[in-house]
Order: sequence, then C-alpha cells, then structure tokens
Amino acid sequence: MISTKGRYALRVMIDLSEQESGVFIPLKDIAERQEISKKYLEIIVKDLVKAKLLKGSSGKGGGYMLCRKPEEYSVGEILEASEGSLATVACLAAGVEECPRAGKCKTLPLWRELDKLTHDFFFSKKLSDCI
Amino acid sequence: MISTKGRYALRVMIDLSEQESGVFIPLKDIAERQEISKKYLEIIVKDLVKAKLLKGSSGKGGGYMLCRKPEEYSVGEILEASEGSLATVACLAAGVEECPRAGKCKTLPLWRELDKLTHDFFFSKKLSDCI
DNA sequence: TATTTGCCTACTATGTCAATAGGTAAATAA
DNA sequence: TTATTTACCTATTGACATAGTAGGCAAATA
Repeated sequence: MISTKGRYALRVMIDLSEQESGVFIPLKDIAERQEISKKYLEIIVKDLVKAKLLKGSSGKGGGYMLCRKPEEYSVGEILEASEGSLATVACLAAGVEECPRAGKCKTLPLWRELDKLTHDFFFSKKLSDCI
Repeated sequence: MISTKGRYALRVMIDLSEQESGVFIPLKDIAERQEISKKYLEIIVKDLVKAKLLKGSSGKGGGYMLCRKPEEYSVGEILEASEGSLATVACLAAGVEECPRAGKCKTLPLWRELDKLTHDFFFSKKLSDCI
C-alpha cells in the first residue's frame, strides 16, 4: 500500500513539472494548489532533496525546482525516495537478512514475481507520463 | 505491502493442499510444519473459515480442511480474505467515499493502472500454482 | 469421563502514519 | 540595515495497525 508520503511526493513532482521550469517555486504555492498542509510537505520534499530529485533555495525568491526534465524521472525513483522501499513483502525489502526458510518457502517465488511486476511498472513509468 | 496475515494464510492453504485431502488436519501440525505460532494462526484461519475457504471441525479427529480443490482457489481471494483489501492506495479501497479531488487528480490513473495490474496477477494465480 | 481439538474474548508491546509546533538559517528587497 | 520571505531543523503527538500472547469455553471423539 502506497502511503500519503509517496502519493504526495508524486503530486509535488507533477506540480513542479507544470510550473515554469528553471525558477524556484515556493512550497507554500504547491501546498495551496495541491491542498496539502505545507508543514507536512516539508517532510516530504526533504526526502526528495536528499535523493537529488529536487533542489531547494532559501530566502526571498526561493523555493523548489526540478533537477532534470520530467521525462528523465521514473515514478519508481520518486516513490522509492519517499516511501523508503517499494518491496511488496517484508522478506524482499533491501537490507533484510535472508529468511532461514527461504530455501523451502513455497510462497517466495510468488512474491518475487509480484515484486518484479510492480518494480517494472514503477520504473518504466515516467513523470512525464503523469502530466 | 502484504503483511504476515496474508503471507501466513497462503502458507496454511498451501500446507493443506499438500496433505491428504478429505481429512481434517489439526492446526497444531500446520503450525509446527510452518514454524508459526499456533495461537497466531488461530486468528488467521478464523478469517479463512469466515470467507468459506476452509472448514473446521472441533474435537478429537478435528482440524481444518480445504473446501475445494487447490486449482479452484485464486491467490487473490485468499489474500483478500486475510488482508481485508488488496488496494494499493487508500483512495481505491472498497467502501471509501470518492476523494473530492478525484476529477482533477493527476495521479489517480496511475493508481488505477497499478491496482488492475496487481489484481489481475493475484486473481489469475491459483493455489495449485504454488505447490 | 478424559482428551483433543476448534473457537472466543481480551490484552499488549511496538511501530508506523500523518501530521503539528516552534524554532533557526539563508537570501533578497526596501 | 532591517524587514520579509523562504527553506530547513528537531521534537512531539494522537490514532491506528501489526504481530502477536493469554486464558478460557465448547464440541467432538475414544
């Protein structure tokens, strides 16, 4: 289940794609257009900046700006930056030591298949496909 | 993210598929084979019984039994019975009033597409495919 | 009647989600 | 220089879900 963090992150990125490129857009404006609390968005854009998907500038005339063109972002990397992991089951999340039952687990192949399906979906989809 | 409830439910159903059909299998045996706490499994099989995927019988010689042949169960109905909903985003969960932004939401088509993708995956996959 | 099994209610510890609150730092314009 | 605007930082909170545990009652069989 994709949480509000991931969904809002995607909406922020889409919102920025629709604004004039090359200028910093204040978070306040994005929050108003998207009808999302600015305070909460601060948390979300922080992750996006950390992942180098956005850059921010303080002070008057500041705000946030895309680092690349919309067609150069995959939806997957945006969601991964905000959600942390897109794994569909805990056993397949990155940085988790392998389950001792993995060898005999009858369900693992199913989860791997699902994981690949959603991963391919998210990473083939571009931000520009959402405008 | 599929939780332990759904994952364990599937393992119980697979386990039963591998036992002699037509006889009741005690939950204690399933719990030992699957290395899952019997107490926790009680909660899980209760949902499966309620959804008519399993039938239970009390007393000596009792236990749980499949209601149909393994090829007649989809993985989707098993997961839905234990997880409650397989919706990938809150906005698409059953019984939720439509978001007021639905008409102009740029992300909704993406979530619908994802939801269809996973739904089709889960419901085309049969229990017999997991043995 | 004893034993085995399912079935029922209640409880709990931990963590995540979805925010809110209240500041500091940086940049610009008057 | 000063006021204003903006990002950026840490901390806190209430509600809920997750992943179980505990202890018993009811039913069926040997």
